[in-house]
Amino acid sequence: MRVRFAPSPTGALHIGGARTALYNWLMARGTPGATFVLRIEDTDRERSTPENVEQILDALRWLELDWDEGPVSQFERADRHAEVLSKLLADGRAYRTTATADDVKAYKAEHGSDRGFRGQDEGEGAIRLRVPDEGETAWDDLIRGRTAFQHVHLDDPVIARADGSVLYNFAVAVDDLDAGITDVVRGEDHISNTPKQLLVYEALGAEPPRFAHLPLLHGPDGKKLSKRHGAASVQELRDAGYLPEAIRNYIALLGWGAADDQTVISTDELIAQFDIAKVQKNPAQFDEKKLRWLNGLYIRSMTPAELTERVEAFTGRSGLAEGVTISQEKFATLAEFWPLAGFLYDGPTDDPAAREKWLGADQRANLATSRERLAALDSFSAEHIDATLREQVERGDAKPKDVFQPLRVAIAGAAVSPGVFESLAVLGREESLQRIDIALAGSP
RNA sequence: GCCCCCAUGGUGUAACGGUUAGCACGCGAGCCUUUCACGCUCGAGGCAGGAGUUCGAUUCUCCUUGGGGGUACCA
Repeated sequence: MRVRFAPSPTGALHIGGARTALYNWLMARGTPGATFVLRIEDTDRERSTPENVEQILDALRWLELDWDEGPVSQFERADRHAEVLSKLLADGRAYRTTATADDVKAYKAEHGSDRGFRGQDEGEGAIRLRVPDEGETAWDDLIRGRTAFQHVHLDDPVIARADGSVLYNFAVAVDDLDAGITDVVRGEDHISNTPKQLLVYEALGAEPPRFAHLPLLHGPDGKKLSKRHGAASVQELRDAGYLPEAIRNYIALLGWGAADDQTVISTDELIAQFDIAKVQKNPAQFDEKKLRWLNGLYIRSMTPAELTERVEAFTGRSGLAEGVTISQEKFATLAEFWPLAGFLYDGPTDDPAAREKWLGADQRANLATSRERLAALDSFSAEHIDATLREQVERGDAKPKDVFQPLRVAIAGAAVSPGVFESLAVLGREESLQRIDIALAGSP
């Protein structure tokens, strides 16, 4: 088996594209001896810049979807395309015509919509493939079953421009054929391209690959997923602090479900269980909330050491182990760590509302008492801090939060943070007391 | 306009034609609790509509409605 992922390099790897890549990859990795081929499919030189191509590769690498061959660019194959073109011309399977899109429209207006455009060989102009008048072109789609297009509804497709440069529908077919691709898995926006490509195979007397057309991904409004739905590319997801393994897990489930309806599935299990034939036919909506939940689950299941490594790579900071350890179950994406625990390293954040609510004149008494108790502690461990502050609560008949919240705001600057005892212990006695003193000295 | 496709709660999905239609996210309530989370318990919410086939349709067929894709000398 040889499967390929052939994105058009428009700059970013769309989530739908990422899912297509993942499904291809899962098929290849789940089949012994299979090869996963990467090819850049774009006949437009403007768009196919090295930067754009590199962005796609970068996103795939980040998702940890490795490939066995490629990437091959279509432009490297111009000679081969020209060769196939002249063969088709010589065989009478294609012809040159100056007919334009307007001519096609006029032709249909004249002959009715149930008659596809058929041109005459004029010896110049663009090259069109001859479509038979009768019959149909059909294939057995791995996902949607038998799919057929009547030839009478098909116009003779242009396969090369007048200048000789090839068009997508011709190029993919030739490239897939030469690469020995056995399975083509792509979005259903390619369905109507399939008969054209099949006709190229047919004209060449070649055996076509199997096709599987995935339903498209929609945004929360039911429309095609795009920029205005927030994160729509894997680059954006990465920047938002999602983990590649969580993304793989989540997007695998967008249109496909494991036999036992499992929600949390490791990549190894995915490889073992994934079955392209079980993919849903209807479009799925991308739901970032569920991704976030799943991401949090993956974050919580990591060892503190692993998670620290991820957080440090994401934030570009080091020495975060203690902060990560005490806040592991409180953040769901890597990006959420710093707003939550950054105060441990860069000083208290500034939340005026929190200060106003918890550091008023009447709360300072509790804070002052806490300061004395903390200063008197032999060991500044979370355990000892816990013990002495709870003792303060009991003795002073204060509510727990009247003791803990002012302290939290004093050291963190915000009303939300990891546990106070743990946070104090991470900060250490000196830093903690200093922050408390500043809070006590602040204006009411 | 024409061609093609799709249809289980808000979302993703499960269910040999026979189930009180299951699971997960989200949502609501409660428990836990120093904040926020996590965790646990409970709850609300669905087979788009109509015919037909059948002893029996979420499941098969047709129609309607709704949604999507394509319709380039783009990919």
